[in-house]
Amino acid sequence: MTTAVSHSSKTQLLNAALQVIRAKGYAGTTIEDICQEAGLTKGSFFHHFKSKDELALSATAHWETMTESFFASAPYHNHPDPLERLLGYVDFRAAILTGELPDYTCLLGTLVQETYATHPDIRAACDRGMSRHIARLTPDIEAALKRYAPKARWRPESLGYFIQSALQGSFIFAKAKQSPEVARENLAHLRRYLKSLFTQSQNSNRKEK
Amino acid sequence: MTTAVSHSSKTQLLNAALQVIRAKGYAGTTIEDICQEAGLTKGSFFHHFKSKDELALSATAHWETMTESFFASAPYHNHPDPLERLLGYVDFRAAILTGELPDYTCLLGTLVQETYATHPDIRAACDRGMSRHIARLTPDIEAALKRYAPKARWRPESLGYFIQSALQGSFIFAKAKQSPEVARENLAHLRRYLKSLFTQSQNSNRKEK
DNA sequence: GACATCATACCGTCTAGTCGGTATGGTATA
DNA sequence: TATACCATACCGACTAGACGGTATGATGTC
Repeated sequence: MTTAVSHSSKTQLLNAALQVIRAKGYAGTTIEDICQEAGLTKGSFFHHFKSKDELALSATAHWETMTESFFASAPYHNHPDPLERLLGYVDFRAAILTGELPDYTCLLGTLVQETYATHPDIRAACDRGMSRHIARLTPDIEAALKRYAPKARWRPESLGYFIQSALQGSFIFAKAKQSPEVARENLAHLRRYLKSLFTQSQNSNRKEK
Repeated sequence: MTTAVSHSSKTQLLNAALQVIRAKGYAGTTIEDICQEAGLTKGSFFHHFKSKDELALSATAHWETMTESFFASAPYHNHPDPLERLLGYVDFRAAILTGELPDYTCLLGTLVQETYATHPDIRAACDRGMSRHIARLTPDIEAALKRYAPKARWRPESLGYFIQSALQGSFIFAKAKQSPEVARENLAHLRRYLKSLFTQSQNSNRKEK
């Protein structure tokens, strides 16, 4: 109980950080913004975190555990076919484009954009987190590759990065247009690309630079 | 002369802003950062700009004129075939991934990411700028569509947004990994997608394996 | 001399981080 | 059981410095 309460305070600060940073960016977020969102005060904040930067690192770790379990429990893993799992992932990403912008955009993409040159450790944490998420996709890509396009000449990880890049870019346009509509259309393109990649048995990659 | 000098001071501030903001983000950039980069002082800055926010707006306009003329003079426009022009654009984007990160990343994508919720006018300016850039691509997409895939069921603009999203996402990963390598591989995927889109004469959109 | 351009000094506010303090509850000792 | 002691969690006033913005004045140009 007491530990539960205390624990929930730290967790509340972390959850508040995820929301506020995704809305205002890292530098644009004040510690009091986060405290207010969490319903706590600075005294509590600095009891749990040594500094704002340490909070950012904790927030990336928190983000990773949250998203990891979120995607782990998603339904697309159940498809027996690896390509269907991949397409299921894309469809799942489209399906969760609901609510307000800070609800479906990516903390790590937002964070790394403004800290990459000034906060090496935060940059590295974002890199790790995003790459780890991609690594979860790679086995399915490899399996689909083996089964449907064994002659393809691109590395499986590169497709994972491409998918993530399309997503990250989609978030930027969602912010610019304040709507997930472009993101949805992008995912339709992405889906089309994946299908074309794995339906090219004879129409292989042979020619072209 | 005098106009030239004055103009060059203001321009230097704007160019400095493009560099520094792309490196540190908007909120992370101080006016003195920009002044130092430009070799000027705050007196000069506030002579030319009423506020930091006004600078941001001027910077987006400056960015637009710079990039517009930069891409207008790129060689890919000379191809007689619209698909070749599109692929030429993608190749051109790959070719300019040189130098330091702030040299090839996009100001508008960086800006909108951290201002969309707090600075409506900057958000709108970024939206306009990015959409305008895409609009320059649309005629070629439309022409390629008409010629090579008349039965396609996606809107031409949506492909422009997809291309830009892949680019914006690529910049995020370039920052995370401090290298344009992922961006290059992404552009290879993008190129492959474009070719598949416009080589589907018999293999139309409905085809399934 | 009028105006534009820029520098320097300065001001007020905002914010990360500090610090002294309170509340709560667990544990040991008697 | 009662009391002393201590650890953890939290509060909120405060500080030092950074930063956006202003005021004033110097310099040059027409």
